[in-house]
Amino acid sequence: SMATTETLDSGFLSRMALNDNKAGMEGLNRDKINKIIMESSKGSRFYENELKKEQQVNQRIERMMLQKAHITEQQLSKAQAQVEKMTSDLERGRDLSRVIVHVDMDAFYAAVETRDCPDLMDKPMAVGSMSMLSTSNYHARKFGVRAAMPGFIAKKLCPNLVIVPINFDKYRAVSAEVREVFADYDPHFLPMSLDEAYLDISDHLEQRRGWPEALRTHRLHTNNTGTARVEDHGGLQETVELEGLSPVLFENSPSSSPCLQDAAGGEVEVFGTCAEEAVREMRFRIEQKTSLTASAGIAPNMMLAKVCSDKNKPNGQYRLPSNRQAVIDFIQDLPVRKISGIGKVTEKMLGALGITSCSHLGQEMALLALLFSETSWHHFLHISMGLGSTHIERDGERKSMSTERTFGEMGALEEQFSLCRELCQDLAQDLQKEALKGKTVTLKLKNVNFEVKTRAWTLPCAVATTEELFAVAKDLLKTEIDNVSPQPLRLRLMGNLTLPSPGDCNGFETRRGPTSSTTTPEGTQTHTPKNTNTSAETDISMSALTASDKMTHEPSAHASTSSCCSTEPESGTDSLTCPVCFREVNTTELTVFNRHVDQCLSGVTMGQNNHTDTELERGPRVCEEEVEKEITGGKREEGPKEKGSELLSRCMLDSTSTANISLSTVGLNPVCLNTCPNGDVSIHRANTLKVSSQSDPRVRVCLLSPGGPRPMTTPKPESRDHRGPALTCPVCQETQDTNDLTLFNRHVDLCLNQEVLHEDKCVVLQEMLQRESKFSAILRILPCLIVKFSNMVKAQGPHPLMQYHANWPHGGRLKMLALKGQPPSTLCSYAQTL
DNA sequence: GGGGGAAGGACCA
DNA sequence: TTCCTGGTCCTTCCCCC
Repeated sequence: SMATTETLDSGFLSRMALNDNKAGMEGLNRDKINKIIMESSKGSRFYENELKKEQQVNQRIERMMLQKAHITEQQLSKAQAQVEKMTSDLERGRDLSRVIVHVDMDAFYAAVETRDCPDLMDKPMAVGSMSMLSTSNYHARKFGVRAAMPGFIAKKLCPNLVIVPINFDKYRAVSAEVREVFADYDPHFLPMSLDEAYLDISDHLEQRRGWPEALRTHRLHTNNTGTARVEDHGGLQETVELEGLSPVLFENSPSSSPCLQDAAGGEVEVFGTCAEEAVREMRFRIEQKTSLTASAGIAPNMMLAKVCSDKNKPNGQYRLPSNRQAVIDFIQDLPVRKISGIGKVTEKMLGALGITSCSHLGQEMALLALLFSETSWHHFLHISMGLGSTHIERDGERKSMSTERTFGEMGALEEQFSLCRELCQDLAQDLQKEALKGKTVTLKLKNVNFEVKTRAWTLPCAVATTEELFAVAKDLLKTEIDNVSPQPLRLRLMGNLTLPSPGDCNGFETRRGPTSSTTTPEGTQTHTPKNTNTSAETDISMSALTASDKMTHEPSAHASTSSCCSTEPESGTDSLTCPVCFREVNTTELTVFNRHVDQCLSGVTMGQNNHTDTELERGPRVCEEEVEKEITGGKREEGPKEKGSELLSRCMLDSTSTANISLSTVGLNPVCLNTCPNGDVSIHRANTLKVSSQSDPRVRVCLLSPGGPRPMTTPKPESRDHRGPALTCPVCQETQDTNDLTLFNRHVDLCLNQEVLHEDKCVVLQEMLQRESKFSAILRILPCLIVKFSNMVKAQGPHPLMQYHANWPHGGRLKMLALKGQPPSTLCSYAQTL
């Protein structure tokens, strides 16, 4: 009955147009409202981004239509048979025995604010800010003002709109009161948000049938003001009747039964025993308790109950009888958009196939089975048959936890890093509140053009502290910054997320455990100062991270991780080899050793900008000085000789990197060079690092890769121009006479394959590994290890060494070896413990 | 082909 | 001047086995 957006203006954005499928938004002047929305948005970065997204949806639809055109009769009838089989299976399992209720508070946040400030009652108002509204009252909805609309646009639609700032604590408190009522009808109710819940009242109804009237009688309290409310079970409490001041926001639903007088002269209401009466009673009690109204839907499953609760909104309820025909009839003319889970994109895709109602959905199921994924069409089939969950599952394990913030444009590096750290801290606090840890750290960035990026890193162990999170997040952030440099990253949002990931540690885990740390009553983490589990590995890795980051190293920060991924402490060694300078530090005292590593690392100065030649020289010198102080009688290590350095010379550096310390290998992460005494490092042919090992057999160069793999980027035309037409192969070092990336990549692939398959290279490495058991050396000199090698290394020990792939700046990928789950910056410290 | 990780999106309140 | 936040689930791609 309503005009679809496509029939309006041709250049119209369906994603931006008013969404009037919410209650209280019928019969509005859509065209006029949409015109105002468009005028306020046009030309903004947000609008441009929406335009882009809409084009992507259109392309998706085009692809789908193309696919549809190629479907044969045969395919269709085969799919039809499949659909029919599935339909009859589902029909057999149809369960109409449960009574599911979906309760939804009416304009919740707005209603709470109105209750507490009755002056707002007859004014159009919304809760939120100038940049975003959370909800609006029904008066404001008449102007087209609705949730998820920015306040400044709402103000244009309705200049008299009152915007009340959001007050979560208050809504949480009210929500708790409402939930107390829910619990009386279903102790296992499922809250979906502060204002919404599903209940299974089947058991309650069973009992209720035998209840005497007294248990179904509830006193009617009249509030004297909006704020002074009376407890539901207040007993003999006297209430003053002041009819005119009642803050009731919505008229009672028509089904209200007349009030009776009880013995004490107060008004009471008696409720029946059927489902509708029970739900009416529940809504009555919610209103008595909070002065807020709720709407409800009663149906045989959750999907239908949700649709029903919207039917008589606000302050109403709807019951769909528990018989198959009623369900089928109900679903027939229902617009697909009404179903929870079908949003604007799915609606548009289905619309392109001529499907707008649920009956269409059923008719076209064979087609949908061919065009959509299995999960998608199964979902559609359930909807078209009116099926949904019949039992409410509570307490599902939490899957992730995140925190994000939007701010004015931010381009300064220090600001970005400190915000990142702040977010890590907030997240760590939230994690602590629930005593949880996570294995995957995700950084979310939104730039000023509203483009969203997420970058994730999965660790072998679950982590939870600020330092642990930041160690990973800052790596991810740095990689992004480097990726757009020399332009700054212009951000408008940053977020931080931890996710579980299936594995040994079982992802998101609680911290409480027999061996792990404990949580004090105050909620602060405590650790045994010297956990016996703390292996050299964990200590070293943390010291590397913190030192490189110039952060203070709290010994407790990672003690808990060792319970998960600890390895046996190395036995029989009375010295440890520094992963940075390659010298043996003649101590088993980890504190001493870590101090040495820290100093070595700070000498290296990881990836900082604006380092000069002199700093390049100073770094190692500092290192050496410290070494002299630390080590007494430490013997020098024999490193790999010519063969190793030959391989090293194959590392290619990014010509765009200007700093001498922070060079980058092509397709890899920024690499720091650490020259040990007498090293000869020179930049060879614009972007190739050349190391000569003639003067000294010791290993002299250490490549540290502080970032995660480079993210996928679309080739930037300007940077290609900088590069010039010639591309140099990182493997054979020969300049290729092509600017065509496909051709060039093919060449590199060929080169790499030859490299991989070249037998004596394998043998050399294998020998080195066996003879010297110096994985560290290999890791450093070969940031681009290849499949065959990584497999070989993997097979050697318990450590999850693996190959991973880094992106070539202009597309394509390079293969690289690292420890599974570790950012490359931790490479050297882990390598040490091998 | 299936499984798993990473990135991106759809969708929800 | 100003278009959120915090969650879940799904899809797509790529790799490994």
